[in-house]
Amino acid sequence: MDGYSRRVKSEPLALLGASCPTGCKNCGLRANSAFLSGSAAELDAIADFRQGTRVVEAGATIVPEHGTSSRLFTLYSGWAFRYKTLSDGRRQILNFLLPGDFIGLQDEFADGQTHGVEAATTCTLCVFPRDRLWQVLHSQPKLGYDLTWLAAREEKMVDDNLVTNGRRNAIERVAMLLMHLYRRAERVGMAHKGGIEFPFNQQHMADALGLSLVHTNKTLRRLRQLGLHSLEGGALCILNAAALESLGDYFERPLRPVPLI
Amino acid sequence: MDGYSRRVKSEPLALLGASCPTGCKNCGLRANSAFLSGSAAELDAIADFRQGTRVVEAGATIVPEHGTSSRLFTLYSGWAFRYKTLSDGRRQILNFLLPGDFIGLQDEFADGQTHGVEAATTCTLCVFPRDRLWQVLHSQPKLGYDLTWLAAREEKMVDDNLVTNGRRNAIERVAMLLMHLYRRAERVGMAHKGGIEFPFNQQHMADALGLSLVHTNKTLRRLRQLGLHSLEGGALCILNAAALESLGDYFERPLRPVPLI
DNA sequence: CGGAAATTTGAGATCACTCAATTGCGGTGG
DNA sequence: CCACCGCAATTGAGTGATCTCAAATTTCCG
Repeated sequence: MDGYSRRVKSEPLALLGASCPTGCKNCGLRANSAFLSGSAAELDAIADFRQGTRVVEAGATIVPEHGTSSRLFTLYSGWAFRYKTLSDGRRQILNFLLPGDFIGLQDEFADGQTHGVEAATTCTLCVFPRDRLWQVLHSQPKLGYDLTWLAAREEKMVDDNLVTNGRRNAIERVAMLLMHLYRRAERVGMAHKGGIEFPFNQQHMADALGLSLVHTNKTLRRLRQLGLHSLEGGALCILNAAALESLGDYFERPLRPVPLI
Repeated sequence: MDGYSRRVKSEPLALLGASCPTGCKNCGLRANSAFLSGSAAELDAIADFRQGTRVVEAGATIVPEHGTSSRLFTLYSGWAFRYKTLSDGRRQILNFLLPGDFIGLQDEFADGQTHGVEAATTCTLCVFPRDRLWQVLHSQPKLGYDLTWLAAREEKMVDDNLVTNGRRNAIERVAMLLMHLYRRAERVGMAHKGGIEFPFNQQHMADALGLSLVHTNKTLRRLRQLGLHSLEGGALCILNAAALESLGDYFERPLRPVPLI
């Protein structure tokens, strides 16, 4: 067992999305076909709800693990992740966050216990005041539906990670993680020439997979030597998707566009 | 690695809640202080949404793992659990369900992939037609807020299980599971004389904890011999809560009442 | 050219797994 | 009432995947 957190101050890496435009109607992210377009009324409600934007550096805390944040966020650009830490420092990464992911929802209903969110690259965030959430949902019920959708979608992501941590062996875990991250990034338009920006180090991967750093390293090497992927210079390329999918028992599925708030 | 599913037809055990009354206004479950009372308008909306009740036996499938259900449920009485199975049969229990838990939400937004729900005891369920969900949320935005709350709460439960599977060792896992299930059951009034109905066999526990059946058995024995709990005749008693909490690094927190739909 | 962090490698230790057999218990048929 | 069966719980023994420890190497930056 490993997972002892080692604080990492990784480098800001090239960003794919620039900063968020002033109005939600021109939201660069929403132009992506991975997201639902949303009615004018919804866009107005979201624009009105939005307090502003915020940029945080790689390695910065977006939501502290203990204590509540009075803000909610939508990740506009960059990579982040949610995590939890046991009292002796063992850390588990719960899931990774990509543009379009909503942040801070669970805290709204938290009873103390919670999780932290950390930026893995420089991140741009849309900021919303938590105390207006109910008011907004009340005036625009569709956003409540969308929010539930996003919450359910994130839960399914955690479900998958739980299966990985509970039932897959090391090589299956790594294969599954690589495919999962690649597919998600690709979906929001972050893939270029068959590769994606990959800002995570092996400690991150170990913490997400429930493996030790050393064993993660050795497993990664096996996959690399088999020619299934390449991971260098902060970029991940999938060289043999079929093999990785098969190893991880994790296959691509058609995905519907999801709401964006 | 174990987790190969072994089909279990466990015995129907004594139920705590009887069947659901005809109207939601007299809902026996809502009388419990663990749940918010809800306004008259909400209760009317829920009563109108509800299609009827359904009773399923222990071991029956409530939601099939593959394929969509056209119904949503609230568990009214009994124990159930959500699970996922890998293609070679390894099974992971994602979380356990108790009265008040909403079932089937994720499927609403599923893209194929999904999970199954199985009754562990005889279960009474309130049944809702999935295709009216949006209409109901539209007319009663508060229910959208509540549904998001329930989804976020369930996600936090899965988060905890993920930490357990990823970062705790065997004895910590078992200690944590026993305390978790006891506390949850106690909260909805299922504790009697310091014990709760415990319909799960060791295979269930192993599948929830990411351990093999044999190792789960041996770990359980260690805890029993330490005098921390007793588990016989389908009943779980916590004999040394402080020790179990400390072992599992899992402590009780004050919990707010949660919505009931 | 340092120096810190990340990656890599080797080696031995362990926890958890698999295999296999036994025990205990409730139900069933004779 | 007892032999028998099926299933869950136990136990023992050996194996193996993963962990821990420790050190070398590489990469990245100032």
